[in-house]
Amino acid sequence: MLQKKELPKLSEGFSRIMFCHNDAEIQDAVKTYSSLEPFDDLPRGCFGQRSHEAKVQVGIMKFLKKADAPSSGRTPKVDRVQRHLSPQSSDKKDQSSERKDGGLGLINFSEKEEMGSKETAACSSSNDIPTLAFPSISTADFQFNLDKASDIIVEKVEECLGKLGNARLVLVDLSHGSKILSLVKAKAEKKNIDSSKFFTFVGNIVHLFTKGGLRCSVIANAANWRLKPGGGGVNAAIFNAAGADFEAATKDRAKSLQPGHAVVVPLPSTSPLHIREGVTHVIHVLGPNMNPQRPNCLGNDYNEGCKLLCKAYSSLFDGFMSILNKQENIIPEPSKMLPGSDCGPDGSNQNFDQKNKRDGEFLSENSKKSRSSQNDARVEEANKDNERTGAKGWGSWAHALYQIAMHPERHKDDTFEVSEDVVVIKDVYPKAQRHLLVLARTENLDRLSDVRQEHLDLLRRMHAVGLKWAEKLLQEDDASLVFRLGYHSVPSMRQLHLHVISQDFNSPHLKNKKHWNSFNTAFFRDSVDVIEEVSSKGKATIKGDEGLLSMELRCHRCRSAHPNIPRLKSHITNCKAAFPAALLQNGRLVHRPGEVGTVKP
DNA sequence: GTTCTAGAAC
DNA sequence: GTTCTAGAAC
Repeated sequence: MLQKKELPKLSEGFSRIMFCHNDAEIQDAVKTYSSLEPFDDLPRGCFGQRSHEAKVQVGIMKFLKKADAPSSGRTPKVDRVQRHLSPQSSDKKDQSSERKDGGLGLINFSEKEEMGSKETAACSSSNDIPTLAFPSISTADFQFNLDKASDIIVEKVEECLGKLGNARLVLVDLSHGSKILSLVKAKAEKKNIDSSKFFTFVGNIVHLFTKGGLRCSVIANAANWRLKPGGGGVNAAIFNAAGADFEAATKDRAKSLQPGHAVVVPLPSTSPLHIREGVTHVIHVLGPNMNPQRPNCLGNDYNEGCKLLCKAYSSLFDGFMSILNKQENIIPEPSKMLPGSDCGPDGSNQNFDQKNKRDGEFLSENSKKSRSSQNDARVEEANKDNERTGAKGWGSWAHALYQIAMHPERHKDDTFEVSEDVVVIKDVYPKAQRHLLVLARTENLDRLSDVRQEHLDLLRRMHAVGLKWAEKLLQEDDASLVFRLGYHSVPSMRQLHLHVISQDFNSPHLKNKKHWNSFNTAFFRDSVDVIEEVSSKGKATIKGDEGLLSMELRCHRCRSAHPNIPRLKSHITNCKAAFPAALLQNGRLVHRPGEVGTVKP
């Protein structure tokens, strides 16, 4: 058996390397590939046939046991092979024996798993053969039963191999005595699975090429559901090795992952894993969790667990095949997915983007089919509504205001005022003591970015109605209130609506940063400014950058910063500072004389 | 738009 | 330990 030795970097001249593990294999290989000769320009131990003409070349790599560091009592067979093949290589042996192992790292090939015929290298490496290296899913931290898992791996691999063409699958485990590898190996052998298409390999999945000589264009990551770095094992190793660009690329593809699902992430060319290891894609895959100490534990429900693990491998292999078919760009561009979608001029549409990110997961065909029919029906209904009204890209929940605006008679209890062009309602989830909405009743006018010069009269009318109600509330309700009238740059609900909101922001419904910032950053467009902009430029300025909604929390009066919503809310109940000058101009604030502009006692 | 909840932050 | 955030799901 070979001993732990460094593995030299492979020459471009090799497209196939054979690792031999015992005398019989070496003899077989030498017999089969009689023209083999040592390569002068490769580290000692590399033998093979030059690839000037032949498409497939074969080499025998042997790595010498360091003369001064025997780690087992067994004779290093490589000496005999080298003698057998060329005396020249014997001479080189001494030089390389002096070489240190550091730098390239160690891999114990004596424990490399291999399967199938000896003629076909269990671990052949080629830059040409697309290879997916994957760890065993769910069997480490998620404590999935190894016997059941190995059955599933072999079953799913067998299913996939038929569709793979010349591509290969490699099950990788770091541990030399890996039980899952030996189980899978045994079961795959029993099923006569072609060992040139599927084999197991002991090594670090982020160093397969540089330390193992195994070129894998795609590697799978046993991800966590948040698709975040950290944790341990394969996930931490891959995120560490792939660098920040990969983290960003992942975030770009999907925000999270459900058990049984996978998502393909092309590895940025800047990623060290791409440059060093030649990995072009990482497929994140999440399996079922049987560990009670981890989220979403299935208890001992192996019915569900096995289903999910099957689904996970199907999704993973489907993802790999989509790469092979050059269909890895499974998340369509919004414009391609929904031609004519009416995104604002800034191109932003949070609902749409979010939906796309959710749908960006790579689902196996089966799991796509198994989506609940109830959910399908809801989505279908929303799609119909979108189609019917020409309003595409809105979530299924985003049509409520549209329904009220178009059919106020069906919502009599909720409406304050109905006229030909507007409807006034109370916001169902008011973010302040008084919070009304003035809805436009115009069709195909869903948001501020739809507004043009032709809507100026409507905008003025909406403003006048909003102002009327603010004044009414000041007069009849609470004279100390201060109102602000305006639009969200990118609304969450369709149908243009003007917010009339008191500036106390004293409401249990104001719960998060997005709520606060949507009314207290440039995301909120004052009605007076919108009218002025549409009048002068033909359209309103949209400040829909995501950044605005996640900005630090600042008091809208004194501009002090606060670490979280509870602290901010506690502050604003007491802050009596004058409003910032910008708000005091152009009638942006509506109030009784003397209520704003000065610091109160 | 809200609700739910894992896990980060404290 | 509790509080709070942020992302998915609806």
